[in-house]
Amino acid sequence: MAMETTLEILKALSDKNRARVVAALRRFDELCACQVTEVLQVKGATVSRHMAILQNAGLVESRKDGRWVYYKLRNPAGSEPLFQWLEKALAGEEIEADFQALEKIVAITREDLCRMQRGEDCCPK
Amino acid sequence: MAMETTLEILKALSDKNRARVVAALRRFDELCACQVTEVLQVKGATVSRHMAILQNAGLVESRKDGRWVYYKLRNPAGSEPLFQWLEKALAGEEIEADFQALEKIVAITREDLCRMQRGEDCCPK
DNA sequence: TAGTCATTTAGCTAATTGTCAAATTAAAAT
DNA sequence: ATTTTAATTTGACAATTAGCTAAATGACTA
Repeated sequence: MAMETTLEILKALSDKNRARVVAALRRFDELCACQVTEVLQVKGATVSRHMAILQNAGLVESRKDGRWVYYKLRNPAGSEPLFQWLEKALAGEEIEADFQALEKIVAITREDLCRMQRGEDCCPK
Repeated sequence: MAMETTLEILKALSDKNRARVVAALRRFDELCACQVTEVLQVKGATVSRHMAILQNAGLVESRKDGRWVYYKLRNPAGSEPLFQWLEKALAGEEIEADFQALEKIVAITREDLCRMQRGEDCCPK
């Protein structure tokens, strides 16, 4: 692997939000942009940029389905040891909290999630 | 391991010069600041900063001997898989060139090396 | 003790990065 | 077709970072 590629991978993983996304994708296999937005609690534009960085580093691939974009991990050759180390190293309360939040997030439909994100109420009183 | 620590390690490794130092230290066990300066071809102040970052990340430890400072790797718990991945991922012409340069660098005494670095001639004509 | 020298620290500039707001694109729904 | 909506791109801004020079520190040496 070229040195630049290696450095790009390390740089991609060295941001807190991106590390959280990678941890989330290892547990939840595939997530759409709006779900990532919900876990990280940052603007969609920010998510988009972070995902682009992860994709450029070859760590993530995306799939478009209708108006949603789904992301999943893409194991570059020989990267499994790195991911395993990362998973162990990241394990802790913060990631556990993300996982719990994600359990709820994936439990509701994309439609409802997106409605919530733009401030509407799911269950009008 | 705390998430911050993990991110600090990744960030420390994601710089080209610091990655080169780590690769060098895996092969050459212990190097002094002036030897690192010579391989990287940057100013001593810059080396000092990079080494401080590696030390803060817990990846390197230093030992002072007289006016020289020696650095060596310090395997934080569970970091061996990371180092192994890094070593494989970095392998290539650039690192190989560093190793060849280092063979020559470690072959001469620190005194001669430092003399060379401040522009004096080793072998007066 | 005074001088020399390797390393570190401080102050600076230029480049990079993370975030958001606004504009744009692409897909759905009416 | 027109409007709405999810996602991306672009531009702006603050914060961080790598590198330099110059000055300070700490340690040998004459």
